[in-house]
Amino acid sequence: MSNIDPSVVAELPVFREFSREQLADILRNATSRRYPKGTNVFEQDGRAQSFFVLLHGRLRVVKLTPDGQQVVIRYINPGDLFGVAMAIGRDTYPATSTAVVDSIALAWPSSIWPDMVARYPGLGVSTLQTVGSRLQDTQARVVEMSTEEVSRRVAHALLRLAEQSGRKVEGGIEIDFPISRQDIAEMTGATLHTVSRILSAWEGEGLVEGGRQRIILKDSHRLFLLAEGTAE
Amino acid sequence: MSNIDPSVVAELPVFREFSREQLADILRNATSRRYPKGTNVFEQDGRAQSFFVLLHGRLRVVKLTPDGQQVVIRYINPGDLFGVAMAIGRDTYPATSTAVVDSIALAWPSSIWPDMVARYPGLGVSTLQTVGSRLQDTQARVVEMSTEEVSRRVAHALLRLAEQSGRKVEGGIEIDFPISRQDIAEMTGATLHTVSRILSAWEGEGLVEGGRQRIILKDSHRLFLLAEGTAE
DNA sequence: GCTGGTATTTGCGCCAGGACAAACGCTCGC
DNA sequence: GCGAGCGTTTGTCCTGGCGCAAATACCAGC
Repeated sequence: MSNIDPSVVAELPVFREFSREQLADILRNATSRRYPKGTNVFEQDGRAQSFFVLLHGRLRVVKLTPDGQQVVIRYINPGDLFGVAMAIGRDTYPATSTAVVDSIALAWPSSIWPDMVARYPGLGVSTLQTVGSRLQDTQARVVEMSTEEVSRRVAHALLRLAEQSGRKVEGGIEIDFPISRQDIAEMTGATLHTVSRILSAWEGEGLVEGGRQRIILKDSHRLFLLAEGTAE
Repeated sequence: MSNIDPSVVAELPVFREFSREQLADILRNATSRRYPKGTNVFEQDGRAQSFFVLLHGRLRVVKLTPDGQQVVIRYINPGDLFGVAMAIGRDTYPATSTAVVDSIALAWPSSIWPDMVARYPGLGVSTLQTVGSRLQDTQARVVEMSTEEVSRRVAHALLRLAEQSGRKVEGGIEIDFPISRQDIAEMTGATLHTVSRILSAWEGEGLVEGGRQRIILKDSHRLFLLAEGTAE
């Protein structure tokens, strides 16, 4: 079906446990696909024809409400397994995922999922853990939204982004993909305007540094205190 | 270890797929436990020694924030598999679960989980689907909290409760376990006071009927319209 | 180097819903 | 049957953050 270099993927946590031969077998059914910035990997309510592992790039997963509002569900990082709708008993994708930078993903046809887990039970185990930790994260987010005011939620969001996708630069940590104030608003359940105000204030205090679709955390420690509600 | 009548559990979705013998094998390691109203089945951050299936009763799962606020994560209904912390790679429970009425659950030691899924792969599959649908629900809740005002969230919460645990009574559907205004507040990310005001208003319009820890939906259709934002 | 489009900032008014407070009324235990 | 405690209702005040609006800054493509 395609020839994918096993050495590229052997290091990924999802595949770590498999032998050279098993890996080759698994990759036999995979295709490698390029997703230029701005294109969708899959769409909400679309037939769940494939599941994926992200090799390069970054995807934003968004849910659209009936009245057109958007909520960012999460960002997908290299190495992440995603689009496992079939595995959790759905036949459509529950959200839309879009490449925020040029990205490359491996895709398998959903139909082979049952065979694959049957043959490689470890895959089922690690998928369960993946989905489980996503559940934890989402529940944590519910708790946050129920109990914290917007500024603390924004601080939490930034710290999480920095942890997953932070790149060290002089004087701070930069989120290493383009992310707008609007995106952060949609992650935290706030409005663009409120987020902008908060970030402006923080920039004035030297906590962060902003730019067009760019954010640098200059003082993550103080941000952490803000997030925990210890400071201010 | 214990003798549990297989016929009681054979009908549960979790076990539906298993044969008489397999079921007996699975139940060999289970113990049946009673949890009087108000007692905890497990506690947040406690060692995840067991996983469970609820046979009778109702449990409320709550997360406690560092500063003492509570958020209701979900209610557990008879037949539900729960406490699968170990399966999703945790060794402590992420929340506290409390019996809201006298309840009975089957418990298995977490340590046998790996063996059990190895022996009965269907268990892994159905657990993955359970966790997956819980993830869906939680994500839907995030979307709600991000985009809907309190009254719509309360309407959604009531409809969901009615669907899972509604009992038909004359003139409506009653939530068939004790649930306070405070509980609903903790499910929707609102305050007790706001919820009480909303329910009072609805009672005035004949939408619901309240009582001490009791709620009857008298006009679910109109509630549904409210929840969807169509009415008002 | 312009220019159009997009992202961001900022001001202002307003209101949903939280905080605080007090009174009320079931229910359950004695 | 009575009392106490908990759950609920309702009032008043206040504010965080949203809605609307406009100005500004930045980037990319021509």
